[in-house]
Amino acid sequence: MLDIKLIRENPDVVRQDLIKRGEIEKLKWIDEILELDKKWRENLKKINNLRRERNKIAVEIGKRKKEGKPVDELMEKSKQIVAEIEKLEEQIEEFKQKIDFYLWRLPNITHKSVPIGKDDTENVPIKFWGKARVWKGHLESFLDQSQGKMEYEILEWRPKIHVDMLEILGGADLERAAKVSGSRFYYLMNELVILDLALLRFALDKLIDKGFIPVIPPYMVRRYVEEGVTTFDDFENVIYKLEGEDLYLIPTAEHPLAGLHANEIIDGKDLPLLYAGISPCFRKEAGTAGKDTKGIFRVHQFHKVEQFVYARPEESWEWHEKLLQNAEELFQELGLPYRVVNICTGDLGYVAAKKYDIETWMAGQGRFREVVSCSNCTDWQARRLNIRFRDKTHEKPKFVHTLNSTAIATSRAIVAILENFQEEDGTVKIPKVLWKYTGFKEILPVERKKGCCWNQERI
RNA sequence: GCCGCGGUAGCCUAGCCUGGUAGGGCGCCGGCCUGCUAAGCCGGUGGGCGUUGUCCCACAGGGGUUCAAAUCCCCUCCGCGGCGCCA
Repeated sequence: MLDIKLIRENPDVVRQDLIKRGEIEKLKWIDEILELDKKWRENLKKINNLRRERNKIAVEIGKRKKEGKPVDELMEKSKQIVAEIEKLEEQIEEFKQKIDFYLWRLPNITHKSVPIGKDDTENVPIKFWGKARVWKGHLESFLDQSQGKMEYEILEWRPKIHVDMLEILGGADLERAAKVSGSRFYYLMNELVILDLALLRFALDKLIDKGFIPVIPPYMVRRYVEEGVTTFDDFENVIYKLEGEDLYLIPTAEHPLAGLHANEIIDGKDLPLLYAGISPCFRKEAGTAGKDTKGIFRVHQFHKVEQFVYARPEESWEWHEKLLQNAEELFQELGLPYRVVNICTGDLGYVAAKKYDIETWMAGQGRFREVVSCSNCTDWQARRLNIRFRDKTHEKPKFVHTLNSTAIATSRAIVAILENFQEEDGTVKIPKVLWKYTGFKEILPVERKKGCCWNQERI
């Protein structure tokens, strides 16, 4: 949410950013807000004066009653004033609600480095890391996607997409999941269960080393928390609601972690607060019909370790870079080749002022796909959730900045591992950093093993 | 789920019965005093801005009664205690 004062005092800053975002139809909202705000303040002035009158009279009545003097005419006058106040209060409430309606639906102000673009095709790659394994049939497309700035090795044989690998490895049962729960659900099985847990623990340990507090948050939150962290569109498109209760299944640990300090004033010396949330994530994926319908890339539930930071405003951009770096380190240690993209205005969403995605190369699909999303939400969430800080108790509290970034989302990391680390015979090599968590170094095709984690080199 | 007791500023608390517009303490900021520090004393320390006021709002949230509500009534939320149920 934006500060009404920003709109009041610098409406052109807000207008220019709406233009940058291509939200032209919302420009008239600014004019309406300014108009309503003016009326609201005029009305408030009148109400305040009337209230002062009423208060004076009420005190006078009290005095006179004690003295045994008549109060009838004062009572009459007071009643008149109260009736007038009530009339004005109705109006002011209407103005306030309209102002709030707009305020709660305006996007965050973007950082100056956010590129202008219509959709995800105009995100700007800013960094490439690692050596990609590229099937010769994908080479031309790869060179285009990597802008020739990335190392690669040519494969003569064609790596399989993760959907096929799941079948070969006996790693998931998607058909039965569809029977039981519907499409985009899965029974994850055998070694992939261990791999899922290993990835989580790997990410968590890394973040604990960096001073993050590990947290298992509530998996359901109240509506005011969701309203605080996200846009109203998300209620339709991504968030599951529990019937008959004011509870929503979290689409990410970001949400309960943002709610953690709602309505609090944080002691400045405790900032930055670093949290590593670990949770399942539930997403409706409405409006994505036809996209990634097979496999576990885009699913209704998955596990994720999430970085969440409450930072001082003047330090938040530094933290944004650090969160990205933490996520990059994880993928570097896994040995997964990736690029970082700076998300353009058309793909940014309303909450973040700036967002980076990490996209790993998917050798089977021949595309870079999103595995990490790293956002600085500045004070947009903090204002909605009323999260403030101050250094000295006599100071006026200021809003904190909130940041969040994926560390590892297991479903997507597993897809990347299956596509990039498969051998021609169907074996999948496990990254060395995970061995101590998995207890095995590779996953064999189902016909070459007798059961989960059998016939493999144990550590 | 039932019963009881609570929720007042960053923290602790008075006021509630009996309605008259929130008082004290800690902490913090400034000043006075003083070789220095501490103590002590004085002032400030929730939100609003339109006129910075002898102003308005604010006592978990919402509604009601009243000229007037922290106070009385109703609903919701949260916390604590007891009972019940339970992995």
